[in-house]
Amino acid sequence: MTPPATTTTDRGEATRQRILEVAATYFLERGFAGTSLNDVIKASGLTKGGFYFHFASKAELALEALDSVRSGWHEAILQAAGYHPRAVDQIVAIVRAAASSKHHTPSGTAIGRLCEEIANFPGMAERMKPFDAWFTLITDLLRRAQEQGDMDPAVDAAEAAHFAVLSYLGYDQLADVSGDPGLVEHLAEQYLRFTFRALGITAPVAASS
Amino acid sequence: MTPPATTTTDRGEATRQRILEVAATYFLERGFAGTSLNDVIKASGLTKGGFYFHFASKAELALEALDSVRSGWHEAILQAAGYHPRAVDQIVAIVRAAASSKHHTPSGTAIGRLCEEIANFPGMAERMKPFDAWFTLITDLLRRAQEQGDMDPAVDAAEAAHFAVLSYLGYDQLADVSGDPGLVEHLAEQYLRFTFRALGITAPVAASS
DNA sequence: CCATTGACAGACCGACCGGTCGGTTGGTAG
DNA sequence: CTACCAACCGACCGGTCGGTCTGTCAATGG
Repeated sequence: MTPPATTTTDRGEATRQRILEVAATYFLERGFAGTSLNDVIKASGLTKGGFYFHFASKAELALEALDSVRSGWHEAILQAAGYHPRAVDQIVAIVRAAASSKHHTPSGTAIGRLCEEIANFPGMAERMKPFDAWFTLITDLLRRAQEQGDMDPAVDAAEAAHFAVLSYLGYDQLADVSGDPGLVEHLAEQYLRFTFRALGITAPVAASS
Repeated sequence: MTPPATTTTDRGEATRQRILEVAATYFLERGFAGTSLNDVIKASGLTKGGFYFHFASKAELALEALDSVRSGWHEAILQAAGYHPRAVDQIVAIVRAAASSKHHTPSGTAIGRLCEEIANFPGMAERMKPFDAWFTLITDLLRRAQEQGDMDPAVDAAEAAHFAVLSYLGYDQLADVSGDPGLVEHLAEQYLRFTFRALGITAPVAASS
């Protein structure tokens, strides 16, 4: 990956990452248009010149911040999913991880909103593709659940994955608005119960830790 | 309703309504921060002074535009729901109406986004209350479905209503992004099948017109 | 020891922002 | 005819926007 000659530790890379972090926070909670570049710059502890050394424009900053956030979120959730032998348990783990990480992790809804706002920026089309990976992941999980006898085999796994992901989005949205941490977990369990019933998942939902 | 003395036709009222219409369109598709007042004013066919005769500020315009949109949407959907004797049929009608009206009516998702963006404006708290009416409406419908023997009486109607509304939000969001009109109706039917199964609704879904 | 360069500082730019204000209408009432 | 007022015009305001440009400065390599 590293081309033959790179010097030692890039100091600027840390700054760049710091900008990206701040930008992600701002963009996610105030939107693209609602975020002032000056605010991001100030909060990053530098000035205009310093910023524009690292990024070409506000738009490019948003694009990079977005898929930095997305990949980070994806990774965090996947890791939290663990490696349970039964696919059903993995799904439960994913939902619970997403719910309990809502306070210190960007919400899926906020990411979606930002995506829509900057959807027609040049170069945004390719950056949307990774989201499909999310659907195929769930589809595979559901198929495995069917093979393991935990889910009604008559249900189309792809459609079921659609339903699972989309209906979660709604719950995520409400959880965002409410802000009540206790409610979030309650909503997650409620979501699991109904969704499992919808998908024809017969295995009992293990009690949460 | 009309206080004792109002003159004849208020010409200004038409202008005011025109502004509100334009503003609703702009705010819903570009957000509050992403919408320039000047653009709204130009598209309304007047100038700064003319606008500020009708509205005190950009914020107030947004508030009024928002609940004009919300009440209109609510009314349109309710009317489309019709008066089927069975509550289940009404729910189906509501979902299908919401789906088929997506092209000429503001989307629920867009309304939600705008709400969140201007959530902390003064006076916004009261304007959020009407949204609860939505949940109670569905709850009542589900309870009636239970009484009519179309739905599993063991399911909590209020929680079921939550799930029905929230999971719909996710579908609405995807339908917004896709833009494909054919897909929207397909998604609506898919949503109905899964949701009915989740809620324990046993009555068969009548084929769409 | 000096030239180069990566990493920033900060003054500056024109465009545009939301909002104000002193006019100018066109219709209506007396 | 005139006084009035709702309805609207458009120049103008201070401030902020995203973006540019020149300059500084420590680290590095020869």
